[in-house]
Amino acid sequence: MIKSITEIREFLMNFDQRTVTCGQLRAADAGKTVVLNGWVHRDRNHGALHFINLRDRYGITQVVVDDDASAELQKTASELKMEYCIAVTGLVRLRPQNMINSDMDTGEVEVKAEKIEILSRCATLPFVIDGDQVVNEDLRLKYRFLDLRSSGMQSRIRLRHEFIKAIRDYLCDEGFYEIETPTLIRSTPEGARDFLVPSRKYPGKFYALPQSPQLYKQLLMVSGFDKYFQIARCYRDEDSRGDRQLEFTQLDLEMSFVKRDDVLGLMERLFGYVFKRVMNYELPAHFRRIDYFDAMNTYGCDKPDLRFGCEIKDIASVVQKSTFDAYKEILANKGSVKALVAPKTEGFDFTRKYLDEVGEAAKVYGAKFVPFIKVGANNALSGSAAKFFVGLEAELCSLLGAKEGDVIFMVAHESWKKCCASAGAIRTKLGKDLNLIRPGFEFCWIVDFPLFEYNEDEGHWEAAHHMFSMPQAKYIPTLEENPGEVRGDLYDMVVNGYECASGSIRIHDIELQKRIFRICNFSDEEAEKKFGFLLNAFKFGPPPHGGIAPGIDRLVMIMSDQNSIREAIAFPKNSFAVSPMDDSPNDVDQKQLDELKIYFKLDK
RNA sequence: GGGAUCUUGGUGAAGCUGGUUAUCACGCCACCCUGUCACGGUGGAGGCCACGGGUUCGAGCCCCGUAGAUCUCGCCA
Repeated sequence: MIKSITEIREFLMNFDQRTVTCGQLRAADAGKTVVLNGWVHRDRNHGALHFINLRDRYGITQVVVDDDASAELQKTASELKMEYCIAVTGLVRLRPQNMINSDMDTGEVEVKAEKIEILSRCATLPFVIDGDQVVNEDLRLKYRFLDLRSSGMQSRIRLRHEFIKAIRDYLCDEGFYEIETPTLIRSTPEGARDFLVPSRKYPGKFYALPQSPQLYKQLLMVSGFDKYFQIARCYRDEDSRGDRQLEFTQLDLEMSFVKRDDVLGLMERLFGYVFKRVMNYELPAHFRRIDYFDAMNTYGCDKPDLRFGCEIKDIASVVQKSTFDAYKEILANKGSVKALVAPKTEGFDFTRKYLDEVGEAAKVYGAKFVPFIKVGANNALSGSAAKFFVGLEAELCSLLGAKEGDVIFMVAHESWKKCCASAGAIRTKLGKDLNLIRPGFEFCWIVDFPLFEYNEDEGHWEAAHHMFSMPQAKYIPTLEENPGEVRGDLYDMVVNGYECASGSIRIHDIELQKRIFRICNFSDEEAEKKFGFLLNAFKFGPPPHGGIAPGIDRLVMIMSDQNSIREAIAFPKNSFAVSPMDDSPNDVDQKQLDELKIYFKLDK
């Protein structure tokens, strides 16, 4: 019985420390006496014979309590329950030949327990670690510390670590400096909503958390650190999504004296190196480059999944000749008409219900009605829109490359972009449902994005990417005449249907930068007030520069074949920006608010 | 801000056209078990069927509202 404080301290501190991990014992270790520390993963008690799967970060080792064990050892073993944290001292021995478990790395051996020490006990679990049930995500997040014990989370967190380590190694070898930038910064009117941090010393004033280190990395270029990177946390107060969190991590990167292809080339080398090292996956030396408009026209989005075909075609020419008046009217209104083909697929019936489902998927993006046409023998057409194409069957099928058993889907919209997006939604759905998607990673670059977008609500032009991106040279003399036509020196890196990096060559000319601000409805005075520090820096010999920022969380998600970014983050928020574990965001003490001179006026 | 789907012991699911005592698996508790590895066996505890209204002789099931969850459109340079 423990009596004194000293004894309690000794009991807590003097546990048997591990001499090996639970993942390392092999047949060659037989005969050694070892100490293991870990958690009870599974517990199989046969009465006089007792097996314990002991788990740590490195693996699982089978511990056996034999029938010749002391009464004390038997008693301790019988007390064990799942997730107890224990120390086991014992002898490594070969398992009998027919008892080898080839599914376990340590399956050739087991540890015959001589002593088991319970380091701590575990309450009844809210869910079984590595159980076969899919657990409600909010519950997983509430008990994230337990969820992280699962093999899936452990391997993703390890992948993330190795990914970041490989990035650092590669970039450092290429001569990059890793430089930190502040997280309490000035709020600037960039794309997303800022998170604000009130200043205690200056009541009524606020810092903002950076949406990205954009301006700081440009200032570092002015300072002459011509190759910079940072594993940077970014904050954007926008609604969460499966592939989006309000705080996320970017590889932020910037280089001086470069042109677009230098940045793309560096990224191709970096990702080639990283994917080989952490995934043992070979990427091509160069990624395909696709013009933004080609991507929209062919794939219906600016982040195409190239792992399958199902390309979208413009069918305006055939529709013009048809009797499809509703679509002809849309064309007359400067709209677009596009179509794509769902290929005949073994074991998949294009039921009426499914065809309607496809239509619904497109309607989310604005398509009003989505006719389909089934292709029979000799280009015989049937289905809701077949009657409009009498006499044009062969032309339609050959334009689309449709064969017997295929189904043609059509979409139309006055807005070219919405027409593309609707067709893209169909393409994505077909890819998934018809199992058209090849395994692997298919990277590409989407380049030459428009520099400006018109904001209908606000009634002025704004930067499609951000205001520091360089217009392509040929547009520079006439930027103001038709901003909608201007293309930027912009590029996105895309893999498997996800945008995984975004970047541009930046403006380093103060006059050009001011022109961009003006087009985006910032007067010189306002620009000076909000971006004065950048403009000021540009007076002092700024170098030409450009960069890019890959999203770390999203890439880890893709690399580990998940479809939620939360699977790649140790402690994420849920889709409603709440952390069920620590219950943030939360109320704070009135005293804290008083210090900050903050008073609320809540709705209702 | 809009739309879709969902909410049943600790966990995951079933629950028919509205009809007794809400079913199953995992987990939990007790006991048994000498080669398991998702061990097995016997027994047991554990439910205001998310919450609030309504329809009905009768609601887990139908209707309305509220809350929460996931996905999604907008938004996210």
